[in-house]
Amino acid sequence: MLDLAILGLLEQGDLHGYELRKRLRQQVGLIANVSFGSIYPALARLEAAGAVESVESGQAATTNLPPVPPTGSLSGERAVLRSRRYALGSRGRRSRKAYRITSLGHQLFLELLSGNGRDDARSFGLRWAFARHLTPAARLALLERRRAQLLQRLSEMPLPGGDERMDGYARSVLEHAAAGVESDIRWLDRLIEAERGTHRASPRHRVTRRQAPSTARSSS
Amino acid sequence: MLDLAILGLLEQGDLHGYELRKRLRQQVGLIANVSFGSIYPALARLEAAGAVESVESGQAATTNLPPVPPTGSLSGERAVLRSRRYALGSRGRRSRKAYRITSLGHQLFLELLSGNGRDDARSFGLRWAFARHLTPAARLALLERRRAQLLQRLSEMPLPGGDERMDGYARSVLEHAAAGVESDIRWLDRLIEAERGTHRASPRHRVTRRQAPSTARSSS
DNA sequence: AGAAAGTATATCGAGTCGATATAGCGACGT
DNA sequence: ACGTCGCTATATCGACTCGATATACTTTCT
Repeated sequence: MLDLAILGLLEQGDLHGYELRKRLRQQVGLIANVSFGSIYPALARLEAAGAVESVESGQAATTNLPPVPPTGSLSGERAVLRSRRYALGSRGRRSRKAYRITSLGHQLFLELLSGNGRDDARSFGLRWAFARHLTPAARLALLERRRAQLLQRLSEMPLPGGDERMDGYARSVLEHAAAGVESDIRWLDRLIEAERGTHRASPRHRVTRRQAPSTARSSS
Repeated sequence: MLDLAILGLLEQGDLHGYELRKRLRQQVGLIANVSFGSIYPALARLEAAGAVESVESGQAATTNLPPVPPTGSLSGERAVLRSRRYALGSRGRRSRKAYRITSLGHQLFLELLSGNGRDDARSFGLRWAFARHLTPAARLALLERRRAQLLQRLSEMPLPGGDERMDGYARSVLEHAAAGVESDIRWLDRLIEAERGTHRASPRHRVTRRQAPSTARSSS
């Protein structure tokens, strides 16, 4: 499940483990708290499978380090030292192994994305976050499969008044959980409707690299 | 985390592994999909720690098997055989090892319940489901600790417009996740208010074994 | 100069999941 | 009378994830 997330992030540029973790935390809110104990084994696994290759990058694809930090006090000599270090081809930088996705990895990514592996909340959210890589038909299928699963789960949930062994506390947990599932289903219904709209608007089979349906947000 | 759930269920009667799993699925909706690969190691762990002991129970504490199944067709001879089998002290029943909680286990249960182990959504839901075993003060502390954590998490969440690399699909996942956290916080606020109500109503320190605050439900 | 904080890679044990193997047993059809 | 289907019940396996921890280099603060 982590493989899909890693491959999806590597689709948009080479990354090393540490940066990968940061992006996972901030771009994919569902997968917060991924630890290095998951990331590095996953990278090694993917590399062994030939899905990614390690590139010995001095600087990664995204260098967001400003050359002059805003300290502004007696930075004369320091700046000299620093610029000298930078000029040496970014030596002194710790050895950072960046990973690049291969064509086989891209293939695996699409497989994981549309394959019918078990999907819980996290797995579905992950897939949907990368839904732009799917065809409109596959997107609709994904949404409706998830909806059916949630409906199934809701029907299997015990109604809170059913069991006499439960007190109010246990009941409130159950009620809240059921409300969460219902909320998820309503969310999916909105997504399905929006998706149907774009689908009807462009009935071609080809995926015409367009931006996503934007779900009617008002705030900036 | 599963230990707490198991001990909590054993508090209200001896159970064997299979029944334990059924109860976990239906009484604690959050811990759905616990597999035997988790339950049996957990039971062995708890038994090794002296928190539970295995009792060789012919029939468990809850025998919900009706002596006459509603078949109603030529059950004459079969009923004889069946009643004879039952009369033999429920032999023929497969060897079912039931587990009973010990006093040390009860102590461990209270420790896990009020201890400050990391709590995600599942862990908190589990604790709250067993909140009747806590003092009113401990209940309030649990709720407010969880509320603070959710608020923290909400503040750390990336606002969906912040990152240019995200398309509408990734954004919609983030928005829904944030909405879920907000919904959880509102739920906690309702629980806190209800809890404060009962707390003020009985300002004693003693826990007076009363039913829970029932959260204003209208349906049966 | 030295402490503190941030960047980066790696490993370990414990816990969990999903699949699978195994058996006893009741119900059901033919 | 028989097989077999499905439910009850216990158990184990490999793969995966988490949280903690170790290490080490760089930058920034004091």
